[in-house]
Amino acid sequence: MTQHRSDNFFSKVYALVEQIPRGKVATYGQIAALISTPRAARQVGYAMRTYLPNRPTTPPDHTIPWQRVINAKGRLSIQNPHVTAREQAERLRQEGIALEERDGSYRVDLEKYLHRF
DNA sequence: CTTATGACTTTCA
DNA sequence: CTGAAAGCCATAA
Repeated sequence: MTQHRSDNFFSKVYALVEQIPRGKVATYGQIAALISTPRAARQVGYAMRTYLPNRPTTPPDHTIPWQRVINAKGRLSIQNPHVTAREQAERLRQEGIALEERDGSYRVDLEKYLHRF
């Protein structure tokens, strides 16, 4: 059974994102590494983008805590016309995560909030 | 089949 | 600390 390593890539991403507990975050690179493709951090971002609103086809829509996935610098990388970084920040705050705001961008203290799988 | 496109990361200045 | 540049690689077209 030839399983190319990219088979189910998005599914694997979603499966891991679902595991991030409330009040914690994970990075794109961290997720990528966990599915044996440590250089595919960007593709993890693709998976998050694909699932968002206007994409009824993709899996468990509202069940996926996409807001908990951020970049390696602890910043929010979201770029979606329908969902802004501010909205993501708000969602995270509601989960008890403190965000430091600087010039319209937000930063999370990974030392505190990074989830260890 | 080939190209283009980036919710990224790391390195270096 | 910031930012540019290069590398990465699953999808979309």
